[in-house]
Amino acid sequence: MRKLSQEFFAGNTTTVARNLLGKIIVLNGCKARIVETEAYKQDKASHAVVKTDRSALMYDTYGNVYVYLIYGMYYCLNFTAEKNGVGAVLIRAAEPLEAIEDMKRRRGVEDLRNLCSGPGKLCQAFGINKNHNGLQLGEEIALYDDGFIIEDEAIVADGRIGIKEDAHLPWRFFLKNNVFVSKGKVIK
DNA sequence: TACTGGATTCACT
DNA sequence: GTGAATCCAGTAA
Repeated sequence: MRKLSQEFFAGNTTTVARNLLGKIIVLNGCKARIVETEAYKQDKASHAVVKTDRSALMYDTYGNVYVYLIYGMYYCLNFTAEKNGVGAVLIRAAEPLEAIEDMKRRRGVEDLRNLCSGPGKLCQAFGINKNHNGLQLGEEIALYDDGFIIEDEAIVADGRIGIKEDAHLPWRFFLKNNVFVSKGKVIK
């Protein structure tokens, strides 16, 4: 398994988001494969639209962990991107691989499909909080490429990228036989 | 200093 | 399908 370096995040945010699919994230002894990401560039929907104390990470770094609290209840895990620009990639969903019992305990659920099938869920399963904000890759958190090939990916909304297995199923995406189903939208 | 609303999730109907 | 939970960054004054 090859460990990803900071340079992995140096390029275009959308490209980084796509390349992150299938990669393995290791944190707090937990391991999972990323199956859905979302690219945030310097646009209206992004914190990066203006430089503030919070969004400064997206301006000043690439390959760093960017964690923030949403709705006062849930954390979202991002990685900053673009060496010569501004952006971040939100990790929206992952397939649990190791320390699944720990994830179940933190989440308070048994269903494997319900452990990491959302940005807030993923952070809860991994025990991610704002203390992880600003971490550099390789400190407590690491990403790996184990050679897994994405054969069928799809862009389902602006910058939102996942792995499509069956066009008749609603997203959220799934990998191999582990289904991550979400409400809403059908991919065609 | 006060107010507003959000890159979500879950329970309930 | 709908609404509540929850808190803090950003903004306006």
